[in-house]
Amino acid sequence: MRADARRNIDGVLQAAKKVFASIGVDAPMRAIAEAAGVGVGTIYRHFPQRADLVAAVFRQEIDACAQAAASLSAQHVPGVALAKWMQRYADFIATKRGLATALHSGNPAFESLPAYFQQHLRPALQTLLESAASANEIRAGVDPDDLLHAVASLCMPARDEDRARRMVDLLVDGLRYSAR
Amino acid sequence: MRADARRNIDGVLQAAKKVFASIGVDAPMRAIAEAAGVGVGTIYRHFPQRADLVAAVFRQEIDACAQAAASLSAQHVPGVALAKWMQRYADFIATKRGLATALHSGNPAFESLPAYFQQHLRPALQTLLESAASANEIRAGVDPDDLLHAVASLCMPARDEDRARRMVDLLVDGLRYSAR
DNA sequence: GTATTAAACGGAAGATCGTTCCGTTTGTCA
DNA sequence: TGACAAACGGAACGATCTTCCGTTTAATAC
Repeated sequence: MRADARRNIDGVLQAAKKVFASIGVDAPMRAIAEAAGVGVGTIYRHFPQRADLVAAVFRQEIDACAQAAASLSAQHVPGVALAKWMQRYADFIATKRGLATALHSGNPAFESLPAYFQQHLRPALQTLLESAASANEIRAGVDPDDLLHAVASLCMPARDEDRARRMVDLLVDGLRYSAR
Repeated sequence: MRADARRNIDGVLQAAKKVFASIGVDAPMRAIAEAAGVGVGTIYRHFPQRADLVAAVFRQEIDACAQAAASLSAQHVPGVALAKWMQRYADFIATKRGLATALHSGNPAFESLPAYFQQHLRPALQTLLESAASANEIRAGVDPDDLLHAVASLCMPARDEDRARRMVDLLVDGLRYSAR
């Protein structure tokens, strides 16, 4: 790969991250191109569709979030590292207005994101949980996916109609259970 | 109001509901106009902005959901009516992909929707809850808003960063609490 | 250092969508 | 039945995403 191409890809990703954060993921391509100091054609050369750029930025931020786990572990007691990372993760999810909509848009560019999400964040959280459990700072046996989903559900629409149905049934059963 | 205007408003709302359900709320105006058998100008006469049409369709569906409570109450034992209505409500929320995004878009056309939502659905659910509680089919003292929010949270992004933060802290405290 | 070439670049042009505008049609009422 | 205000339809406008292609440039061989 040519050096200028590599430079431009990095510049576009960096610019897109900033523009998405300030204007939103619907920001015009021209705005991103201008912020990156390139033409729109250059962006489309590397990211054939707008969605590909959005997905790439997401992936980059997922990576950053996963990597934060290691540095937090190095700087804090396990329980504190876990708590701080959970907030870091919550912040990441909270700023991703439009992520949920994107995931449900049916656009193939986003299909691989959920898997990427789990493959990178699950191990990070699992390590944090195990460290904290070993130090007796939290209970053992907590499923990292449960936590990821619990926090994400604060920000993301249900992606599974059956699961939504089951949870509603559960709520109603819960109401029934305590009837005097 | 002229008869043709009334007819066209109804036709547009009905057509928009169908088109939104199949294509999504981002469906082109032209598609809605064609489905309703009118020109785009006619739609814009009654709904100055695209968002106004979307909001009107939402309101119509909220009305339908609220009215379903009465007919379910008439046909079933209170506990069953409550369960069925909760599923009806969950279905309504689940099909509203894009509602959450719209509510957070800052568009003034959507500002009154949350209030409309509560004013119509809260009384409906409250009646169902009270009937079921009177029949000893569920516990008493359940807040209808809690239930509406609990179910809606399965499908809607967090609208309050502080609340999200508090809930994450709660989760982490919960983990700490049972440490042996 | 220079010539060659394949890759990358930029931005104009094409396609699509929300919205506006205005000439035409139609319902209503005196 | 005539007049007119209201409503209608769809072409036109502006903005946006995406494509296309002539131009530029980095990498390589000599």
